[in-house]
Amino acid sequence: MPLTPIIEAFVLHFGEMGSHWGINRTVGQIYALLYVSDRPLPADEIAETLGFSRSNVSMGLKELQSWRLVRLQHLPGDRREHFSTPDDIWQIVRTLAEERRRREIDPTLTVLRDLLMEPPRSEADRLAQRRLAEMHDLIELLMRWSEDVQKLDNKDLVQLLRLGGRVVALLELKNRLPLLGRGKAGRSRPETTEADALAGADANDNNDTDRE
Amino acid sequence: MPLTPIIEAFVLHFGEMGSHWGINRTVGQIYALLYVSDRPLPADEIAETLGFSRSNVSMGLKELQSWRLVRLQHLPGDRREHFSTPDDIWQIVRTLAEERRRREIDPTLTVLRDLLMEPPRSEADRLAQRRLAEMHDLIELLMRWSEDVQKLDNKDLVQLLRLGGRVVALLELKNRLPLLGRGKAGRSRPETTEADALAGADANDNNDTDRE
DNA sequence: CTGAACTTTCAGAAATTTCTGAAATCCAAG
DNA sequence: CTTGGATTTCAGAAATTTCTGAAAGTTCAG
Repeated sequence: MPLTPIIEAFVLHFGEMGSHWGINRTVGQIYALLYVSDRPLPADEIAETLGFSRSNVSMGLKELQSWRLVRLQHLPGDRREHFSTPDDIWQIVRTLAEERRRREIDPTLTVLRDLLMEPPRSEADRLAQRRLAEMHDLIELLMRWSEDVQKLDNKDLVQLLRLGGRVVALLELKNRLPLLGRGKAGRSRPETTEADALAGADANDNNDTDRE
Repeated sequence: MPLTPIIEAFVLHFGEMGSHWGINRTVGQIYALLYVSDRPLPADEIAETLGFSRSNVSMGLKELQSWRLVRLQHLPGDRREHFSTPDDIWQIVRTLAEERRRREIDPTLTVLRDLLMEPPRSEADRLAQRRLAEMHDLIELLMRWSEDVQKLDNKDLVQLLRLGGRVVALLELKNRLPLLGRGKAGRSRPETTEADALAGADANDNNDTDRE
């Protein structure tokens, strides 16, 4: 892997980015290199290209494997292990989202639930628990959504994203057509009622409501 | 701020979480404390409660202010500055998303664009640029979407999230009703055609297509 | 002005994280 | 088995990040 100026710049930036997101520089650079490489690379070639020690690369690859972000494969006539990233970039995003959920979000939800089960010992506790409940519900909602959307195929996903905020128009349309409700029991606006708690009583346009 | 067991557990967990997301433990803990506090807190009280030096808290608050995540206010009869988080948790999410975009995503897009302008000097460059373009387009699509969705009011946002993957049903409905196209020129399926590039030619159900 | 109350800055200490080379381990071909 | 290339492990070194106390800066009531 010759490391042209273009590739080098990308690798360096990606490594830097990684460190802002809780991923160490080395791991970020390794991933970036694999991402733009035209073929699977063996560890020693990565080490040489990026100027890291062989053992450091081994650690990095182990980390990436534990995130299921790289795939290991053997090439015929070469005993070394070669590493590559998926071709489909959406697959990469899906994997990343899944792993972050599994490793960080789920344990957080568990902690929040545990703390919400605890009997409050003071007024401060009672208020704190109300805040924790808000956070719990928000995270759970976002995660359910992302799990769900993640299952869409690429085409639907892209179409949905391209639609952006105009999706509300569809929501309104749906709300105006009771027949299109959630199928089973023909309630006319099934989500809205349940949504109110989290949305807050005063759900005005993009309100900057702060305490004060 | 007495720091009950419940609040302490939350603060500690949040600090830990922070360090997985590129935020330092101290800053995470400070934010967590402010988040569950029933009133704005002055810096020295935060320092005492969490057991940090006053100067460390000062740094942390400065950081949080630069992210626009805390609000400074003066209470009558007290010269000290008091800090608090917004009441509306969705507002917190919006701010966080905005700042991350501004600080990390936008510069990344700029780097990617710059590298895409560069004339390729080899076949490796050409392939790398193809990959960079994919990443650029994906990030841009996600960011446009999030900017857009961020403008929705809380109620619409929650409704949208609750809908989850069932939103495809709406998409299909829309695609079947040409009249509902993007308003101006009545093209029947305006997004789909443009979406194809990023979605990949073979947009099958949740395909695990990897190289190999 | 002055000085008390509060806040920020910053150089170095402390803690944490990352990185390395050497040694141990693994594993397939012979 | 044994051999040798390939990989992993791990203890300590190096680098980075975080944290602190002391000093400087700011603000405002009197």
